[in-house]
Amino acid sequence: MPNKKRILVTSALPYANGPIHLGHLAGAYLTPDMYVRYKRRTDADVAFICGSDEHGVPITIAAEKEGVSPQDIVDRYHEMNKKVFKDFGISFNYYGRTSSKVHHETSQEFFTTLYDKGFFKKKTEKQLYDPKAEMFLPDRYVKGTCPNCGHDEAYGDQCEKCGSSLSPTELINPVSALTGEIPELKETVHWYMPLGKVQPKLEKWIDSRENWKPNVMGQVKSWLNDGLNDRAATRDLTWGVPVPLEEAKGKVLYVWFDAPIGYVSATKEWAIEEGEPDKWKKYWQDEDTELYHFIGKDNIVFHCIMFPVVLMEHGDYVLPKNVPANEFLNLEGKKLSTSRGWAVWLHEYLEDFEPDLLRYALGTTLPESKDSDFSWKDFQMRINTELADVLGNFTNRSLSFTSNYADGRVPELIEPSKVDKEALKAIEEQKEKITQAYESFRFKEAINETMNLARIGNRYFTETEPWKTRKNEPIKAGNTLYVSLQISAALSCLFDPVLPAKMKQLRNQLNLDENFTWDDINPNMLEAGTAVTQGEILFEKIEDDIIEEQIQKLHEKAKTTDPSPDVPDLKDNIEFEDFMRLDLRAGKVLSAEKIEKSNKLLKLKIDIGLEKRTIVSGIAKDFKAADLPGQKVCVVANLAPKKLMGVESQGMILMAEDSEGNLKFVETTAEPGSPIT
RNA sequence: CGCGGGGUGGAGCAGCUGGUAGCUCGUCGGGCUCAUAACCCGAAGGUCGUAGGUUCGAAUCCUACCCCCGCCA
Repeated sequence: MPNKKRILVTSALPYANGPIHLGHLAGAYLTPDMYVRYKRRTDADVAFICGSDEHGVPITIAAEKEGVSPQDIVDRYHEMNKKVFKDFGISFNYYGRTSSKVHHETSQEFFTTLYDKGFFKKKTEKQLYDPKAEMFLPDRYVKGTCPNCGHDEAYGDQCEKCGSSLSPTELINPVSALTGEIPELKETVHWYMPLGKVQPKLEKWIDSRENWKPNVMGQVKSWLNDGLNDRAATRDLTWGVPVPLEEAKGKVLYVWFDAPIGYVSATKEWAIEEGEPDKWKKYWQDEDTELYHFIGKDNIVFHCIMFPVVLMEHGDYVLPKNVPANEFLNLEGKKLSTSRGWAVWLHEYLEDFEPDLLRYALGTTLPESKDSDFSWKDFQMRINTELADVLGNFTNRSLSFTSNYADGRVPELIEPSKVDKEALKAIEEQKEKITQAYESFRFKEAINETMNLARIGNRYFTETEPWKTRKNEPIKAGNTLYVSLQISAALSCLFDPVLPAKMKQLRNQLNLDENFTWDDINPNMLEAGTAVTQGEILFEKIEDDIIEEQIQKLHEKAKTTDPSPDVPDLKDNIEFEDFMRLDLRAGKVLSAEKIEKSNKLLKLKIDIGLEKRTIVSGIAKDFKAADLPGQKVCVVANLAPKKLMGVESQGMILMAEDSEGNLKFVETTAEPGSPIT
């Protein structure tokens, strides 16, 4: 097949430290699956590749917490996620993993090639070192006080409380998360990718891309406008792919460097499995291949900037033709959060419902151009009013009428009326619209246009009134059935990318060939005389109590996995000197006012004896500004000032927070200015 | 000027390379009875957050402002 179009589709590698939830699915897995299911029916040669991303610090941290090896963690989630994707009908050709031998070799080969070309910039720098554990600490392994918000559990790369991104050396009082030791600065060597240097080349390539989604292109352009910085490709860690250099003992490739190469190694493993070990090359190295990366918006920078640079500099590989990134999905109006238990896990969904139902509901709510919301009520409504009432009922009424009044066979089309012809024509018109939508990655539209064909079918069936014509004009009734069954047949194929299991069932009822191609979809797929069976109802309605149960389950889960249960765990010990560095003072509130645009922040004037301070405090939800003057408080007086919502805060007021999240003042009867020790 | 995302009929959304405002659901009225109390038809309902500007013409482009949501000692 020389002229067959070759398409390589990848889905973002899910991180193997937890199960898959709705957000993942909507972001990076359902849409490419619909796309490849559509493409496989065309004359394209498609490979759909994914796998587990098994390196990176969060996995080693999780392993330590549980007292098991990182391999144990990734083994667990790799198997779990692989299974759940399969159960859900995500039709990967191969689901690999980055801890595999092939992947280690492949990513090392990438590094070596770039190294030999003199691409990397070697840099010596000072990094925090844990003398007790005898190792350099990755950013995530350093904890300390956030210089921006004072949160004392901030990580070396980011403060999760205020969201600011940090570097480990910025932390106040850094400690090693491994041993609790105070880390020391020590020299280490790393290899950097000089992104600034290749930026012009990259920009030229970006500018040559066509039909990229505005949200993706906008993001990329803004990165380029800010100017690209060098990015380290190596880390001082033990878990990962070893850097293939003699002088780099004890170092591994940085996870974002090796992870996307996982697409390549998974394709290699697939080729081996298929018995054609060299087959991967035509997907990755033949310029006729169209490469598409499907990802969530958090991954845009890696897939549109970093990885293309790696591929470009390596020289042997094709670059992505498009990166159709999705935005984020919310759940019941709130952001999905693994740590707060606010998520619908796919493996739990599958215990209660069939995959196709969620595929449809999610597919109609995809966050294609902006964040969108999934709710159980909406899920129920879409299943009941669209899948069951419109689609399921249409095929059912066509089939049941056929078996009751036409011997269960497709009647002949005899002297079709204008209405009959128009309905048949609608099949081709809708097919064209649907095809266009898939080709331009507009999946919501594709689904909607497919459902419209069922709506057209219902209208046609009602208009032609076969229950009347069958009595005196049997030919007309036969024509109605003929057309309705053809529409059903077309639907069973056009909806196949979205509802693979259900449409297979429908094709079965219609006696249609499973090996149809997209080209086969036409207004005469069923020959007259073909036997059809009414079969089981395709979509049962979902009752209210079932949905209530799911909503309740979600809220209960969220409660039990609240990260701050009754009493939070004690923090690590600090030295007496650390404590003495704090200057706590008794104070009194002089005045308080709400900060506009903020629903949590109050601006307070506090008398701390020596002077009067302005302090911004996030207590507006618990206290009214008018009640506060006169309130005695404890103040952290030597906290570095920090601007919040444009107001400089010169200290912090001590508060106690109970398990419900209510705030209480830590009170003192001492005079303002009294030191608290 | 803190950062980010938004404001389109009751709800959820599309339209946003400018040319009489659309879809799904809901509501109301009618029809039909083949079908999963399903289906079909019709109606009500929006000055497209506000005010200016560009234009023959703006939901769509520009400016200012307001409001909502998330982050926030």
